[in-house]
Amino acid sequence: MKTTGKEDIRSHCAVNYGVEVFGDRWSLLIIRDIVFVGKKTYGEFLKSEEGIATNVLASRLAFLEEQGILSRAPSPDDGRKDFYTLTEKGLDLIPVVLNIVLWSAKHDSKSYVRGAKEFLARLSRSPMQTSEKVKTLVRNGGCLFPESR
Amino acid sequence: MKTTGKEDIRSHCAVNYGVEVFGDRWSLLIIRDIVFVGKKTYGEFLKSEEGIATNVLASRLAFLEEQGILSRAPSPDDGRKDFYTLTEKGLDLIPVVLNIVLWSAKHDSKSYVRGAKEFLARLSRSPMQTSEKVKTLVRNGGCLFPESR
DNA sequence: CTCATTACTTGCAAATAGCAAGTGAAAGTA
DNA sequence: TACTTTCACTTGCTATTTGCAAGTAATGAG
Repeated sequence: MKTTGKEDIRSHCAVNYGVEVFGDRWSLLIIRDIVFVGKKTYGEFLKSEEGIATNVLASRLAFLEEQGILSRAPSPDDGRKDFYTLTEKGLDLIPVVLNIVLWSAKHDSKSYVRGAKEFLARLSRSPMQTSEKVKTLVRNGGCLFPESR
Repeated sequence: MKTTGKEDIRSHCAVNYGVEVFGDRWSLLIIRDIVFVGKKTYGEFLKSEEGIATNVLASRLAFLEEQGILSRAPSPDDGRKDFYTLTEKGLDLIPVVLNIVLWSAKHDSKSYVRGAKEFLARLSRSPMQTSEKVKTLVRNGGCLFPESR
């Protein structure tokens, strides 16, 4: 996956576009960290459970910004930090992420979902409505489970 | 991504499980080919628009079978061929794939979807119901756009 | 002014992807 | 039956990507 320069896109099939933009081992985990626990900075993403490497994180953040999924803004009260947030295009990935959660919850007995019971029940009852709610929540600076940060 | 032996799983977060199983540059395209145009054999997958390498295809098919997403059975009328089909676990990925399609259609002006207009309209009106219909169709050996094979 | 933090970059080794050229078994053809 | 083709891979090699460890420059805190 390139992070700069010209794109060499394999096809314009709609499935392939998604795969090319976020179909790697880290992008969706970054988005997860924003949506579920409200992470915003490089340092917070770096502390993810899965242990992303520093250079890989840097290139993913740059790529996702370049693709218009994340936007970056300087932290108001710490000049060293930037806050990464989801753009509308990024927020629109929430249904994708939540459908993955639903799939994993069904097919991987070891999978856990934060706030599992209630949230999962609501999600599987009405995935699209739940997605919309979550989208609004995150758009307004919130996240699903702020306490578990 | 390993295709054999012991798994070293990064975490049991539900998002991560999905990423580890189908979060690469090819898996979802194989599933797309099954769901959209009804491909079944190694040779058919190999002819995909995006041009997967022979060894990569072989290892992905093996991995997806190992993960219980694809099942493999000898072709009834040609001893050289195997037919790959989606298991129930694989069929359950259809909502994920269709939500990706919806996202790409919205955010990539160059994206095309086979049978675009009608199907996309139906999909965006009621994604989950459409997913269920498609799941049933594919489970019974059909696919969305058999003509475009 | 000094030291810790933060967000990176750089260099290198290991793993993975991609390409071209086999290989072996089954199918089609004469 | 022998010969050729098709099919589903495997093998060997190179190129790209990932991952780790060790920097580094720019704040911020004391």
